[in-house]
Amino acid sequence: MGSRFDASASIGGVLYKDVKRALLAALSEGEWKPAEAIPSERRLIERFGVSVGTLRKAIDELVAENILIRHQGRGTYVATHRMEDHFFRFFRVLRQDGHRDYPTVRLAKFRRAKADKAEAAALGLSPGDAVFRFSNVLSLENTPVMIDDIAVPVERFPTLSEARLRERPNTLYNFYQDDFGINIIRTDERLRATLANAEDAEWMGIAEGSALLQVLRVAYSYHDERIEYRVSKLNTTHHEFTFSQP
Amino acid sequence: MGSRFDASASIGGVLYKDVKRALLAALSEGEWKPAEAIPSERRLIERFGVSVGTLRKAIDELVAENILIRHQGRGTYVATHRMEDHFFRFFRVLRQDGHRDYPTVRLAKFRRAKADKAEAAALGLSPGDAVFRFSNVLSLENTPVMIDDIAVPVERFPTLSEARLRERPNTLYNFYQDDFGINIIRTDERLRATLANAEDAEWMGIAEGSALLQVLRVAYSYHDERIEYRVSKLNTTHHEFTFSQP
DNA sequence: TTACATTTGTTCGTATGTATA
DNA sequence: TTATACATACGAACAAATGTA
Repeated sequence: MGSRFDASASIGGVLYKDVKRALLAALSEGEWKPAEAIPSERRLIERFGVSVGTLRKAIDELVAENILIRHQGRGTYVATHRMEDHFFRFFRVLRQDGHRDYPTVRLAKFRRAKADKAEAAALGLSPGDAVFRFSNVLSLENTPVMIDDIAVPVERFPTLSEARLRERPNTLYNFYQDDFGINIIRTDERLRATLANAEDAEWMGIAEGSALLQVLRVAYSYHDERIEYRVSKLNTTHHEFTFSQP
Repeated sequence: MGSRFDASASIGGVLYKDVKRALLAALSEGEWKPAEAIPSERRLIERFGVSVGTLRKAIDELVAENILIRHQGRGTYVATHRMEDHFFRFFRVLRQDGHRDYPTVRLAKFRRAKADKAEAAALGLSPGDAVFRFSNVLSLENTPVMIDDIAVPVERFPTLSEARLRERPNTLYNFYQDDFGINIIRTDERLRATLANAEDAEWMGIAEGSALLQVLRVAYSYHDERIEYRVSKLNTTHHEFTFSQP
């Protein structure tokens, strides 16, 4: 069975899945950018030659995956990390009494390097490929509680620099969106307990050998493309890492 | 606006939400039990007097919440914890190389007690209400890696005993389902790093003061009813706690 | 304030396809 | 083969939210 519309690689079978693929393709090609509205249902129906229900089912899934956001009476928008709800989707640290707070970030390290084994494996690179490697110290209520060691492929972030990272007005994932057209839509995380080393102890003002929560994260864009590898260490004396399993 | 069908407390407004509420009510009253099929779409349409699309939208949400499972050509079933996919929904421990394995469980403690402050707060009890409190040691490949300290209200598990807990053929949540008609459908978890105490060290064969991952879990049934409070401690030397954030 | 056009949300009903027993 | 059950697709009508003239 051939493609039913435009040049999208439709394998056929289920029409709404084809529509979803086509929408996803348009998104990853940047036809509609984060925070922008996509065309109205009526226009998309004309474009794809399908019924409302079929289009809706395709969009339903993209909404469920947090890729699109619908607003009745306004339109359907490409999701961003700017939106308040989306920030805490990827920042899951709360005070132990349940209080949510936005962290302040200090860039503590930045350099260009060859990917080590762990980074290459996590990002699907060849060992030796270039990465930018940088560290952030995150504070809540003026107390440093978390250190993020982050690696991203130079290939996907060719113009990244320490200055631009320092000047970013927004969240990191928002910066990826606005300045590099890269949309983080999913993360895989693995958690362990570890002990604070000398640097951890200094930066977080704790004793060496304190227990820390370590989070190894791989962040993905469309089509399961791996964008970022991050190792976080969290001081859980007064905070905790939370999530809910529905 | 009054109820549109049977005795369900319909506040009106959105029909498919009413249907969903009615289905949920029937489920929590035990009209259909775990692993059983609910009536076919055609029969439910007659019962509720709605169209296919409306019924389907209600069921769609229950499927998305892992409460029902659809099988084309067979029927729609009440989810259980028996099913292979569902076990690892709540047991998120993997070997560091990614290998999944079912744990073996040893019941290490069991007693009836008055709820302490943490248990009462987590389960919404008055301090002093009766709980069953028991501990499991979980092993992977014959090595103990996790200790679960579990508390449940006596009121919801009146006939629970050490013998029944020890003889249960299946997973714990499956036991709750089969023997007490209680369906765990969601958990909230909070994670911290902590250090092994003497008992942890003895039971897991590690040094006192080793770093452990601590997981505080509240498990819910329908209507956000709190059923179980659990504090787990995991040795992350060779294993890790995983999840993905879509 | 009101009226109107636009956009998404809900509900209906029907026809056909696909998987299962 | 046949009957049953869920899955997909279509299209129409009306409701509700939004922004604007």
